[in-house]
Amino acid sequence: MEMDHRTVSLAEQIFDRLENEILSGYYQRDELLTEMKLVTDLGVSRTPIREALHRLEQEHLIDITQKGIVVLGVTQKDLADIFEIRERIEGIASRMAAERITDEQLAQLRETLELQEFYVPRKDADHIKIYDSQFHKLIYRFSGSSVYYDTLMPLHKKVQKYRKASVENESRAVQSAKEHRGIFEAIAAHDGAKAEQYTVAHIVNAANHILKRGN
Amino acid sequence: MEMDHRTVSLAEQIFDRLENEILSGYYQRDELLTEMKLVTDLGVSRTPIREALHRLEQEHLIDITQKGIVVLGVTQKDLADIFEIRERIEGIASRMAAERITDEQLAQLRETLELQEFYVPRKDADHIKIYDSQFHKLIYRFSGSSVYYDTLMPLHKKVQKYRKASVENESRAVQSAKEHRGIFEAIAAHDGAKAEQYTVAHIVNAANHILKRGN
DNA sequence: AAGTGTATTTATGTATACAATTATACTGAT
DNA sequence: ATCAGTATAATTGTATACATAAATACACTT
Repeated sequence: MEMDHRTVSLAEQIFDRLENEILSGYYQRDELLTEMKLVTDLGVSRTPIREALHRLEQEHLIDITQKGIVVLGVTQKDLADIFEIRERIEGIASRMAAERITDEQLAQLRETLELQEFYVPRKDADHIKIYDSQFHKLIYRFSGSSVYYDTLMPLHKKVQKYRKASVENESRAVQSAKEHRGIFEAIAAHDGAKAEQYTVAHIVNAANHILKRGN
Repeated sequence: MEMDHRTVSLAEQIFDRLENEILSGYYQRDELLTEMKLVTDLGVSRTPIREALHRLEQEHLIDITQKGIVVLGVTQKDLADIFEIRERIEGIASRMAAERITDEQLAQLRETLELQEFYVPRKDADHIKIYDSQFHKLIYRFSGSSVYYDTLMPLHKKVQKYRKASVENESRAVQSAKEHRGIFEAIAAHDGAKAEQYTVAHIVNAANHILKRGN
């Protein structure tokens, strides 16, 4: 499912790339870009770049002004708000997923979890982050609700920059994988209440770990 | 604040117009559009139209395919999910607003409420809807959190099509204005707990009224 | 030296021409 | 009649030229 063999448009590639560069902190807050700078850097015309920029603007990751493109990114305060919201609704998405997930989707979720568990003892932070992130994304999708997906995905993505320290902390990485395992088993057993409960606890733990650090 | 004397770009005007036409139900679900049809209908070039369409696609209101542009809109199931989420987080936004709102912002909120109260006995559904909607939007903004604003605004906007019947029902319109008044007084008194409580109750009532109708 | 008005530069906004992909219609064979 | 293959048409994707508006630099006045 969603194998995406189709060719992805330049605009989408650029959007993904710029979004990642902003969320990862490569572009600093208040940094000023211009379309022409991106044209020369990326080697494509303004059209797909503009499309990507407008999508980023809609996510409030940049602000397009007459002076140029101002990088906004995600602040520490944003982060607190994000976790407050996720604590309240991400559990519901897990419950919905537990109640309606198919065997095929379950297999996909299991594989993602096992990949995360594979990389944790190997301390491969990059891969851990990828599969940790994908685990949440799959649950959003398997909730079957595009409203929940559209609401949670942007919130989840925006934590990215701050998740780095989290996955590089070994004890937290181990604990996080265990929590994912618990959520997965609850979903696999189609136990909605338990899936919800474990998910909320997981978000609370992640929030405690990430927010504690200050900035 | 946000008087917007500046000229608005064509792309933004078209986005607002198309978004409204989809959310109001003017364009039916599964209806097929093309860029060229919009070019001839709206009398502008493809560029601003494409920008608007890409923003609509990001909000999942349309799907852009090779066959053309498929209108998605908002389903009854979406609506149930939307109210479930709003019940859980919109109260927090009200509490935040109560705790930090300025006198100037308060005056703005009061004026919006009084306009709603002005039009309710006159049974002017269009105006009631505008100020009802603006009341919620202002609270999102005055929460001071762009995360809450960005999360709640799209959810709120998507109820639009279904709110029509609501504001045209006189008893519900009267009741809704009363509930807004209660929320406003709590915010004006900087009573966060009460603002949160009243807001949650208001969302629950709105959900009961709108979801009850089926579709 | 400070401020104002103006010219210039630089940025995004828009229109249009061209490319590439995909859906569709049509023709022919079985 | 049905299906496969192919040609055609219609669609979105991309590049570029032009328009417009704002920020900046600079000269001039006081």
